[in-house]
Amino acid sequence: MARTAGSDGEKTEAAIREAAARLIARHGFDAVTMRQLAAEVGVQAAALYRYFPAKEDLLFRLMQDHMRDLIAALGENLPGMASPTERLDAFIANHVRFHVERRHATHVSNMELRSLAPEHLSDILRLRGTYERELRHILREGAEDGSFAIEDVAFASMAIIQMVTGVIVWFRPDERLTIADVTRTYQTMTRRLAGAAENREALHVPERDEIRIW
Amino acid sequence: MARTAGSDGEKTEAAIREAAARLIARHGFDAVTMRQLAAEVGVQAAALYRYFPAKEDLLFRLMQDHMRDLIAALGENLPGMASPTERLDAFIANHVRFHVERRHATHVSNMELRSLAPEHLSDILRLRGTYERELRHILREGAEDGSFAIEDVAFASMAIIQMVTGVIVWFRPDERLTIADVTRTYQTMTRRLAGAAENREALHVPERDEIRIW
DNA sequence: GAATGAATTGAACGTTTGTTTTATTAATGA
DNA sequence: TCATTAATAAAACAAACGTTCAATTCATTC
Repeated sequence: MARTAGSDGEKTEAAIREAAARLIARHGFDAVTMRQLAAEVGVQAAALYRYFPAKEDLLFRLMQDHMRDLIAALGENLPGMASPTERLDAFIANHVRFHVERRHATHVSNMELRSLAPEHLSDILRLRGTYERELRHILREGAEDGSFAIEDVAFASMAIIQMVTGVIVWFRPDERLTIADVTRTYQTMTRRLAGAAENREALHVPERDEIRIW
Repeated sequence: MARTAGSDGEKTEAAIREAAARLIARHGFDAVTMRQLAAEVGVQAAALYRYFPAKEDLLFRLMQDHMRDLIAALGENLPGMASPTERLDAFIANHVRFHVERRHATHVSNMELRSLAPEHLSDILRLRGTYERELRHILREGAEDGSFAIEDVAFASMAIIQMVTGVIVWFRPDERLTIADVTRTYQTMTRRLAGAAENREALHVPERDEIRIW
């Protein structure tokens, strides 16, 4: 047999990308076979090679697009002329929203670096560096103008990114907890962690009734 | 051929475990082959089956031992009669030290859950739950007695664990930064994040010269 | 409505995989 | 010293892997 009715290259490629992100996030890159991926899309394994020259290349392009989109989203959402504290809040908000909305791709980008070919790996690491540099820039400015109390900017940057990226591990939006809720809490935690000035003067201490325990 | 000179079951098993943790941490469980692992140990692949009935079982036993040791270490290092803040510090110190000292096994336990058989997975998740419950217990007590300012104990617990576990991603002990340095900084961050009482009164704001930027 | 190109199939390729079996040697204990 | 057992090697297994290729059909254009 051959070409099936209604087939369309663009749709197929998009379906491959979506299914690949989902399957790789769940099972890991090595554990996902080309036949399994093809079955999920509804084609034969050979059809995948019309869109991606090799399995590893598919992974690379998933990650590359994801990192580029993440950086682009930050560029749109990070106000240039705001205070370090406001910019930190904006960074966290962008990070949380992007990671929750694109959970599968984020998982892949975070977990499958080791499956990349060396030249592809350096490409992704460069993009990641660009992103993290933005956070360090905010923290450094805040440390210098007294907005934050940070001894080691690179260390704090690592800690913050690790903490907030963790949102994809446990959070699923539902009626009990929205993205806005989660964002607000991470912003509070991040400000505290950075020793933000406002927290030094008046830190909100909740009443007993406000303490929520799952 | 057959048994080689100087061969010893206990040594071989220990060598398998060590090599497996290292290789799986680096390449991922699926990517590591039994032949590769055997070559690393210096035996034939068939010899591995004298110690572990299957590849997946090897992974499970690595994780199980690791989680049990982690919980045991916490039990030894967590003072029962101290304040929530002191207990939180002790939790962080134990977590950092254990994770840095056993980086490979930690990586495996954090990354390879999906490669476990369902019945093994639930076993590991149960152990992980036991460990995390200790942190939630500390946070809840601190929130109730006013030591901490935490609205959502489970959320804060997640954030803290994600943040501190991240130490294995970037940190290698060297002359510039010791385990003690890293532990101290994570303790400070965690206290701030939890809104610990001492930080509310007098938060150390470093002078310009103290600000270190890599 | 025939010609052309895009999209896909089905079968096959050579490797590699986890695992099993059988045979053989080193260490151990009486 | 001799039997026993622990530890390993070597070879083989079927299954599954990523990938290639020729054949075939749908969609489009003239």
